[in-house]
Amino acid sequence: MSIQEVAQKASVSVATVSRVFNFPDKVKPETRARVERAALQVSYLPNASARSLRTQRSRVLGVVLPTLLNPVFAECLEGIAQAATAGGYAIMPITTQYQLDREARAVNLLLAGSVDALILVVSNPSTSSALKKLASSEVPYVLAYNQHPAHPCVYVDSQLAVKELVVKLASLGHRRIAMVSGLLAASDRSQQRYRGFFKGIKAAKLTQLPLIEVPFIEAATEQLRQALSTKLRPTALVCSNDLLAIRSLRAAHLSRLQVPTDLTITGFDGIALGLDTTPTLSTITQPNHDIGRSSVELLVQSLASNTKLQADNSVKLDYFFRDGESCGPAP
Amino acid sequence: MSIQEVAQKASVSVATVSRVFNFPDKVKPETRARVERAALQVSYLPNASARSLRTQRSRVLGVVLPTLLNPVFAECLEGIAQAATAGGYAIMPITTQYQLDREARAVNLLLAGSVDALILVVSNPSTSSALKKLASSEVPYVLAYNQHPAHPCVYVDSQLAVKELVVKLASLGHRRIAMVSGLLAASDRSQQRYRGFFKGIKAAKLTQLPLIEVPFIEAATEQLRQALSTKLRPTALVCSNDLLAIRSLRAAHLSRLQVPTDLTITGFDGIALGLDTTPTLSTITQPNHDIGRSSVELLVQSLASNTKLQADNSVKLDYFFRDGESCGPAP
DNA sequence: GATAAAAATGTAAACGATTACATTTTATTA
DNA sequence: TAATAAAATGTAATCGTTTACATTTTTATC
Repeated sequence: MSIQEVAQKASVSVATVSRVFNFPDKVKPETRARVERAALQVSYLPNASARSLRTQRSRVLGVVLPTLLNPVFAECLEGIAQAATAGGYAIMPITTQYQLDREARAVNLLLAGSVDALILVVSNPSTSSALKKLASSEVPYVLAYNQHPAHPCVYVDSQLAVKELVVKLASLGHRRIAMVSGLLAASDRSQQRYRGFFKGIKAAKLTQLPLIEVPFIEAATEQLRQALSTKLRPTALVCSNDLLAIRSLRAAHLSRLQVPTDLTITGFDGIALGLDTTPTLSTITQPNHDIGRSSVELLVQSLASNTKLQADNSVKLDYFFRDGESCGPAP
Repeated sequence: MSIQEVAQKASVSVATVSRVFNFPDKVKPETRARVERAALQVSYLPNASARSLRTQRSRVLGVVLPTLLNPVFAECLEGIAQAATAGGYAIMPITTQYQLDREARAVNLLLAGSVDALILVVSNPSTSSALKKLASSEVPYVLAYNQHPAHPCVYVDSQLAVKELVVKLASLGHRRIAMVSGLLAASDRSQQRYRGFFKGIKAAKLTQLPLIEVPFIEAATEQLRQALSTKLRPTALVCSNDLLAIRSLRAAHLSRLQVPTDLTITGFDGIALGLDTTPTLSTITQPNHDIGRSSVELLVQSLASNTKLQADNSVKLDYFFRDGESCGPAP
C-alpha cells in the first residue's frame, strides 16, 4: 500500500521507489523493473495527500460555475475535464446557482481544498468580492465567459455578436426587434449582450422596444406569451441565451404564432439541443468546449511557468452565427 | 498560513489551535476567541492535504459518469453536489463518454486521488472490470441508475416503468408500437428498458416490431426518418431516453408526421427540457436530483458508520409518468 | 589497475495537520 | 486549606511522500 512496503518488497530505499515514479530514467533499468513489479504486486498507488503536502501542489483545478442545468456550462465543463485530464489534473467543480454568497463560499472551499488554480464563471467580475479576494491572492485563476479588463478571461465578444445579429435581422426587414433576457443584474453576459442589442438597434436606425426581462426561468413562458399578445408585437425576438430561446419558441407556439413566418427567434450559446428543436434554433454559437479547454491550457501553462496569469493573457475566441429554421424575413 | 503561525500569534500550542477548529467546546472560551482572532488575522485555512494525510480521509467523493451532455446526468450531478456540500464533502467528477476503458481509468485515478468513496454510473455492472476491482477493495461505492443484485444501487425500476407505459399505450389503441434505443450493448439501462418493452408487448398481446437501435446519436435523426417512412410504420415510438425522444420529434416533423395525431412519442428520464419542446414530451420521469442526493446520503452514512455499503443497502426510487402533448390515442 | 567522473542509491528532514498521552490549571469537596 | 477530580493545554509522534545531500557503485580514462 505505501511506498515503504514497495521499497521493502523490492529491497531498495523509498527514495528509489519515488524516483521510479517521478524520474524513471534516473534509476537503473533492472532496479526499475524490480520496483515496478513490486508496486504492481501490492497494487501500489502513491498517496495524493502526502504528495501534495510535500510538493505543495495538488494537481487539482477548482471550477466555479453557475449551474450544470444549462448545457452551456455542462459543455464547457466537459471541455475543462478533458483538457485537465490531458494535462494531468483533476477537477473539483462547484455550482453557485447564480448566488453571490455561494460564489464566495465556493472560492473559499476550493482554496481550503488547496486547489492549484481556479476557473470561474462569476456573476459579475466588477462586483464579485470573491474575485477581488482571489485577485489579491497568489492562486492563479481565469474567468470563463466573463469579460473584464482587469482579469484574465476566456470569452467571446458577445456584444459585437449581438450587434451584428440585430443588423442582420434588420436587413431581413425586421423593424420591431425585442430582446429577451434573464435578469440583467444577474450576469455581465446579459449586460454585454444587451449593450450589443442596443448598439445594433442604433446602427440599424430602429426604435428601441422595451427589454423583456425574465426574472425566473420558470415563469418565462407565461411572461413571453404576454409580450407576444400585444397588437404591435415584435417580429423578432433576440434571446440572450438558448434556453430562453427555446422557451420563446414554446411561447410563440402557445400564442399561435408560426416561427419564423410570424416571428423570428434567435438564441445565444449554441447548445447542441438547438439542432433538434422544431424549428431548429438560429443562434450565435460559442465554442463552449474550447472555452473550457482554453481556460485549462492557460492555467496549466501558468502553473508550469510559475507565474500568475494576468489580464493581458486573456483569450478572445470566435463565435459564429448558426443559421436555423427559427430565423426568417419579417412578415 | 500554517497552524504554527496561528499558534504563535495566539500564544498557544498547535494542538489547541487544532482543537479550536475540530472540537471547539474542548477549549476555554477566552482562548478560543484569541485563536479565532489570530486565525482570522492571518486568514488561516487548514491545509487539506495535511489533514487528509493524518486522518486518512479526504472528504472527497469521486463521481464517474458517462457524460454531462445528457441533462440526466447533469441533473444528477447537481443533486450529488448539493448533498455532498451539505455533508461536508467535495466532489471530483470524471466522465467516461460511455467508454469502458475510461471507466477503469477513472476509478484508478480517483482511488489514487484518495477519494473517500465513489458514486458511479457504469455501462454494465455485470461486466465492468473497474467495478469488480472496486467491489473487492475497501472503498465504499454506490451505483446510480444501474441495477444489479450484487451491488449497492440507487435506481428506479425502469423495466416495470416501460412495461406499464406500453400497456398504457395499448389501451390508447396503439397496436404498432416500436422501441427506439441507443446501443443495447452500451448500457444496462437500455437493456432493462427493452426488456420492459418486451414484457409490455407480451402483456398487451401485441406483435413485436423490430427494435430501432441507434448506434450514434448523431445519425439518429436520419435513421429515424427511415424507420418512419415505411408503409406499416409504428403509431407509437417508445424511446429509451429523452434525448432520443426529442430527436424522434424532430424526425417525425421532417417526415411530415403530426405528433401525437399521426404518431405518439414517449421518452424516459424526465429532463427539464422536455417541458419546453413542442409538443411537450410525455415521459417517464426519474428523480434525477434525488438519485444523486440519495447516493451521497448512502455513502455519507456508510462513511460515518465505517461500514462498506452492501447490495442490500440499495434504494429503489419512484418514477412517474409525466403526461405531455406528444402522447395521444392511436390514429 | 589507480583515479576521477558519472550514475545509482540511500539517509533523513521536511510538508502541516491530528491526537494519544503527559502535564498544568481550575473547580469541587470535605 | 488540602486533596481530588475535571478541564485545559502542551509535547511529540505520526500520516506517506519528495528531495537535498551523502554515500556507494559503476564507468571512463590514462
